[in-house]
Amino acid sequence: MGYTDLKSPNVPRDLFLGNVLGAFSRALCDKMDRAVCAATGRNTTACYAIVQIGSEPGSSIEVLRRMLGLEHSSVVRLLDRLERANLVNRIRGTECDQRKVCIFLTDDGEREFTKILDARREVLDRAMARLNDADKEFLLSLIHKLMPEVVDCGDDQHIVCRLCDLEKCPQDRCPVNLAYPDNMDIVEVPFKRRENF
Amino acid sequence: MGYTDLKSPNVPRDLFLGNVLGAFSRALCDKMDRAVCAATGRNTTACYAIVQIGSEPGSSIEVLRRMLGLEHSSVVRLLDRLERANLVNRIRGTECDQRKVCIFLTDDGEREFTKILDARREVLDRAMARLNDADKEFLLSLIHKLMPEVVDCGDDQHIVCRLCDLEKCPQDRCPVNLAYPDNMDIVEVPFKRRENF
DNA sequence: GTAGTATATATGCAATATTCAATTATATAT
DNA sequence: ATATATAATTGAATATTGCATATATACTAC
Repeated sequence: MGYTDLKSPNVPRDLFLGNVLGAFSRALCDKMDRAVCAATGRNTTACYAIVQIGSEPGSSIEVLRRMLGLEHSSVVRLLDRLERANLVNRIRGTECDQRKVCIFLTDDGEREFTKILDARREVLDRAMARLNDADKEFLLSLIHKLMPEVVDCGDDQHIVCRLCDLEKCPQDRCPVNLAYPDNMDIVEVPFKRRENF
Repeated sequence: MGYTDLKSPNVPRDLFLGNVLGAFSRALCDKMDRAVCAATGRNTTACYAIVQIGSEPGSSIEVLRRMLGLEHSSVVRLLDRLERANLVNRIRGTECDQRKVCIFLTDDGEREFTKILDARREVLDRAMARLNDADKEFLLSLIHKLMPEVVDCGDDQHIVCRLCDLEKCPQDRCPVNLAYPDNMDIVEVPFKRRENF
């Protein structure tokens, strides 16, 4: 059944494809979230934070805020919890700025970090299991076309990578970066988790 | 830059593609979520509920629970809030089961429903704007290969469609359904939103 | 070098969403 | 007729989050 077969007037082609693409993305995100939560027994916010801290040890709270899409104070509270669970360490002050806090994973935290990335990779590997090499090549080229319209310049650039295995992500080929190759200034895009009802 | 060019040992091809696919899905979901929240001033849970009730008027709380991945009692509270906001009506009892509650959108609710689907469609249309017909056809075939490994049998089948414009989704062509064509019995798959820390 | 402003972090407080356990009413099966 | 299962609800407890505010440090202008 080809895409162009869908010509019925009550089922506009693009709307159908949009539904499918939206549902697939949703399914994949759900599955990754569930996998990492199950692997660690923690919630998604904690998992995202552990990944970010593990990927960029010494991150400040401000950097984390951007990655997680939370208020600054919420990140402070999140770190309180992670510290209490013995997963992260705060170290006050850098050589150039005494206000900043550098955040690192403890050994326990490193173990969680590995568990999270493994769980995520397993989901992605399984998802792509039926693709052959040609499929994979085409998928990558499709994402290169899709990504620029989906990632806004600003905090978005960081947030979307919040579960990425950054060590394995060559920055110069990452579609997120390629969408904004000239490293333009970061525009703040607030991302609210909670809205008043 | 083709997919098969990525042969460097420290950047395994599939891991990179997995990162990219994961980040893209994340970006798209974030963008849809943000769009529908901005369009309504409500949170994601409320938006998902409005879509489901609008798509299947008369749904019971149990059906909603499955679609939203919440506890039954959480859905009750959610409906309390939506009812207070004058978006839904509860009608007690069906002809065959007096225990059930049928949930409908009010006129205000219908307006929100439309706003949500419009906002979502705009995001998806924009995302696909750079694709030509051949791209679209290939994308659909790719998703057909990807979906079965991503959607588990059970509640998942319902949850992933939680923002779909179901009226525009021909059930017999939906990749989610095609992954489970024989309509097997639904297996309960609990989906925890909150985990203890 | 001092004053004023901006930035980074932290804390008090309140609101919200969510779960768990228990309750009530109806339906189904033995 | 009784026991069991299902559907919805309610009360109590908790976690997460945001807003407003406070404090310490850095930067800038004069």
